[in-house]
Amino acid sequence: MPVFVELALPVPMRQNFTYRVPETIKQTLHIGLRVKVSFGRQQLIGLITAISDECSLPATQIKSISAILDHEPILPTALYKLTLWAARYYFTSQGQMLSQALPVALRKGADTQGQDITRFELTDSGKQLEPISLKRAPAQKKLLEILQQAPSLGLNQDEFTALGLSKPALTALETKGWLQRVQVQLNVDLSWREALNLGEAPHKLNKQQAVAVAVLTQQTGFACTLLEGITGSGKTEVYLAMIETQLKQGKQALVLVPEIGLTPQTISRFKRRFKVDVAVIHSGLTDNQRLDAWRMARCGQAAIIIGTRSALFTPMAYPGVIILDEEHDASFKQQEGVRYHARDLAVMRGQLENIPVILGTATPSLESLQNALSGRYSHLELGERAGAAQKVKQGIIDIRSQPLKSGMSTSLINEMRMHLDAGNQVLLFLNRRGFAPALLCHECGHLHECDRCDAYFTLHQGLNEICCHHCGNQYAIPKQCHSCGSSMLMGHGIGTEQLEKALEKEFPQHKVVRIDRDTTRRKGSLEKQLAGIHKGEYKILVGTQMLAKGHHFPDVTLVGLLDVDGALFSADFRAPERFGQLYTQVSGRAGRADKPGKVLLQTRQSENVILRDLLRQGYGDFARGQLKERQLALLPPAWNMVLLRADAHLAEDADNFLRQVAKLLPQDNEFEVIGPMPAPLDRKAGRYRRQLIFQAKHRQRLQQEFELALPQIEALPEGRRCRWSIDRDPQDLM
DNA sequence: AGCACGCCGACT
DNA sequence: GTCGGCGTGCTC
Repeated sequence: MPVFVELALPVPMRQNFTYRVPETIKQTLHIGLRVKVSFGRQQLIGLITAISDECSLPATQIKSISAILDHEPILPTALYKLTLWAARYYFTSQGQMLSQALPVALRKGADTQGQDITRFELTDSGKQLEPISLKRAPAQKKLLEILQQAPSLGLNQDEFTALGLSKPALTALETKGWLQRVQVQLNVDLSWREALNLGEAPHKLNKQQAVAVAVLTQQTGFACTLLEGITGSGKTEVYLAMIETQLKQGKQALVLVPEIGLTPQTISRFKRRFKVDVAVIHSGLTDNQRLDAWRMARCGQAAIIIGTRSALFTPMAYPGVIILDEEHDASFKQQEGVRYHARDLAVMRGQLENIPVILGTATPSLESLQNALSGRYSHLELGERAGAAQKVKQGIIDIRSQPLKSGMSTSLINEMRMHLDAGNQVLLFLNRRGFAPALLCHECGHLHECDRCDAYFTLHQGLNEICCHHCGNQYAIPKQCHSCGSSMLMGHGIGTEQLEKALEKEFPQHKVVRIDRDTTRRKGSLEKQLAGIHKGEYKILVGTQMLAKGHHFPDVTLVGLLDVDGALFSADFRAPERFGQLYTQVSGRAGRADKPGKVLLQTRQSENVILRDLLRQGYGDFARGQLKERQLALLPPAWNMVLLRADAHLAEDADNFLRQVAKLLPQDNEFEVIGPMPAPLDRKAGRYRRQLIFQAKHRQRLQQEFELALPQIEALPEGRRCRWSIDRDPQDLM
């Protein structure tokens, strides 16, 4: 009887593919094994998702698989189920979801077990050999000496390279029969599960931390907890205590952090505390390093796994807990391909693995806050700031009709001088990099615009360039106005580069450091700058978002936000929430134990209700207020949102497609369709961007309607004239 | 996503 | 005269 398999393949089509299993392949089939197939003109690796004796397609259209790559399913059941669930939830194929979830090396056919490793050992004659006899070959002599010191262990490839030994010397010793290569089985070390070695002693927990730990460690099975704690309240100590109880039970911990939060300091804190293998997974790894980390986690040797968004899909042999730090951070949402949210999937994974999930933050997302308030998550709060620092002072500077010096008001400059004179550091936050956000002609008023986007060029004086921050388009700074030919061109508006220059002039006695994408592009430069700040080398810190996240600056006593209006009045419905989080995080940078901090905001809208609420009530109450507003506006998290984006060279093509899509879905008082409408950046990289928004009261309904409509949407001929994608639970309407 | 086929512009 | 640009279509 012929046997057929359904395969999930890494192609962007919302379907699986049927293949035949030839008689020549005798191996037992399981769901979750990888197989090699020819697909069109290419060779692909897919995952078996179903096995059956019959098939609905005509036999002639079916190809045979060429090989089976595994003996056992490559993912644990819970994780396999998670990818299935996620594929449905994000309206994509299992194949697409799996290409997000599996390390690239596995998709290219690498072995899941890990190869045996090669060790270099001395032969018996090599052990007897006197090193002095090799004095005319110093490289060989050195290698021989090293190997004779540790005769039983030999050296592996990594140690060999690390010691800087010579390869020719190795071959020479080998050909002379003094050295041999030995294949050693890579054995899994699970000793931490029997006897856990602790490192550095834990800090003494305060009362709230102790309560939190007590609650968390008593949980059995799945439970999700929102751990809300202001900057410096010691969330990490709670994580570490929770991890410790898990490790002691022989269970692993998965820790997810935002992209920017995965610093050497974070990792070393975990490594100092527990003497266990820690697998670190981040975007800088090569495919093979990533696969190694994946294997160590899957076999259980890595007791702790720390990583960014994609590390969510790391398998664990002994799952114990999932911790997601800074859960509000937008980097947990993938912004291309399958647009999954690692926070939401982490909660789902916790359910499937039946283990606790902890979401930690000082500024909860409205999604998590709602779940905590409704009782779906338990809610723990850490209120005391470690060391009981005084609360920061806040101030608003209304800059309407005020003279500004490179974006700074006189009162801000005066305040800065006071703090600098007292020997403290000052942090200025401006979310616009470059010298100026536009290039203006002084003669005719022309603003130079990118030819591929609806956006102005940013002036980068240091690079002697104008560039478009939306598509990467860049040119040398023009000598003459493109419109009238005048040579009177100047920057318009203020960017961090200009601010830095102005500060060097204003405060020549103090060193300024600028931290943004431009100054941190080179590897290691951010670490260098941060070290300079901590040593007190720099007194004035200028930067964008990057400066607001995760880093602690104990000697900063004044934080200035130069242009709040831009962040606050974006078209996006999450803008107030984002601003609230940013403001609270930035304020958290000001002041420590013995030094009171101060935060100053410059705005042209000092009467703005959102701003007033935030400053008066603090983030917690502000967020609760925002939640009510979202309910009234039928926006997430009260209602469920799906965004359909389309772009095309002709705006009309995108519009037509979306209009047809809108017709395929219902419209009533529990299911709203808005659009098609232009995306906030109408034209980007030469393409017109349109979007269609769906808001549904019930998640189940949204799921059903879309599952019903999707095949029809895919069949629309208008869809071929544009690129389109679905974004469930969009983070922004860009 | 790849990969091939196919049809028009600027180069040796 | 080609090389190569990317639009279009197909993949069990």
